[in-house]
Amino acid sequence: MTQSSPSHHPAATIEEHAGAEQPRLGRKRDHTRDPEILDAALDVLAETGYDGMTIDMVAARARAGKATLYRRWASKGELVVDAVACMKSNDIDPDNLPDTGTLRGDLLAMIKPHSIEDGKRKLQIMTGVMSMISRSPELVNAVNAAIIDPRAAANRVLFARAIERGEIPADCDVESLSLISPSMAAYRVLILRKPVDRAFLVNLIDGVILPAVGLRASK
Amino acid sequence: MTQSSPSHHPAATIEEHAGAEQPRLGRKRDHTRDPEILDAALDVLAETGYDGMTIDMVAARARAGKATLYRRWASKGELVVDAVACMKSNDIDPDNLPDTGTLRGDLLAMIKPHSIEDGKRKLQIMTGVMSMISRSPELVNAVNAAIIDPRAAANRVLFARAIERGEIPADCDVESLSLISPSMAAYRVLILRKPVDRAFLVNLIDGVILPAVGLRASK
DNA sequence: CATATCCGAAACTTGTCAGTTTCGTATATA
DNA sequence: TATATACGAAACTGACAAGTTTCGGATATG
Repeated sequence: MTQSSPSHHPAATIEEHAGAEQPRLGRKRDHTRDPEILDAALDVLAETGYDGMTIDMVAARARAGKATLYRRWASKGELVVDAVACMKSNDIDPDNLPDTGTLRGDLLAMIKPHSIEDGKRKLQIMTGVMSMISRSPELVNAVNAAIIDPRAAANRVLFARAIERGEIPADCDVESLSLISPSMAAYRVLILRKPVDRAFLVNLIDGVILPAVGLRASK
Repeated sequence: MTQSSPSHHPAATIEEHAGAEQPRLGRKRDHTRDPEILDAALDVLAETGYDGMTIDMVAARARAGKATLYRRWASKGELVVDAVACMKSNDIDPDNLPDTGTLRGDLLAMIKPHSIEDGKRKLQIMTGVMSMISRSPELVNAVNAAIIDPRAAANRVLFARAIERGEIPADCDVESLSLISPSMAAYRVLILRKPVDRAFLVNLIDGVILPAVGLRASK
């Protein structure tokens, strides 16, 4: 992959490769279709997985021709990496995290039907991509940046705030703690095949995370 | 899959299906080859994943003919399920768990170079099998029984003992706690692509698990 | 308005792989 | 010893999917 940032349109299309795009002759490529195609790819990915996914499925769902896809991405693999990298997350706004005054309040405030649904879809996509992930470091990065990091980063902020206000000890292992819920949620969906619902998350907070930082669940 | 127990030879071969094996004419099937074939399948699985694995690879590695494999398993899928189900775990002996007198001692005693290596291989196999797991409930069960449960079960025992001797509160969430290290180890390997080494595990025990049950890492 | 590129649709090429069959040989029952 | 099956090796079949090309039509530049 190039070092270009994954903006909301594809990172690595074909002829942009040679730097500046000189004005070409003929009809211009309709880049408004890019997000539709990438969304279609994510849908198919979530439903059938990487290996079950065919370019025809994606093209059909996006109401596009196969040639159109291959004009923009050199291969199925690059399409998938780009789709994951450009995936938008609706569940977390890092500039507007909950601030209820208590760690427990903040953690609970992160649980919304909305974010549960979004998390479910993300984990489905992750499942679909797992077989490919071993062969593509780029995909690892894309998955981490799009799916994992946002949630872990949010947790880090919440723990840091709790330390600031003296609610929890300053020497607690923020890094590990921030990864507990993403880890166990992923594990639960990917391997246990059980739902990540509110009850599960609340239980995790009150049974593991809060006790681990020396807080009792009570109130 | 049948309800027969996954013994050290395949659970569901072809003609055993009709109950008792009537003495047949001709050369007998050499069942001593079964484990070799299944081991070969696990090797290929760990290296290339389910979709990258071909029957020819397995046959070649086992120095067997493809027909021999298909005489014993009806399909690639059944072979893989059986291979996972019959996977032997060298890392944990459930009848001989460590008993050092403290929870921390027991948990640390579970960390052996040996079991780290074994866990690595198991997680590689799990990675390889992830793409298929969404379509095969049997495979989910096999993976859980072979890879997950043994470790979680061992943890459950250690926590139960700690409760018995009054080291930790009786009302702590043993179920969630027992899944922390399997979850976070799987997550670390599968998604973070970082190694699960001794340092990681010790850090998890002292930074999360023990604090969560009200014990400090000290001593 | 000529040319070059885009579009969606569909035909086409090519490689791969699951699963089957065949062959020469080995080993069991009757 | 005749028959039935197992064995490894290898040829074969059939399906499917990645990637390419072609087509008639749309849209841009010069």
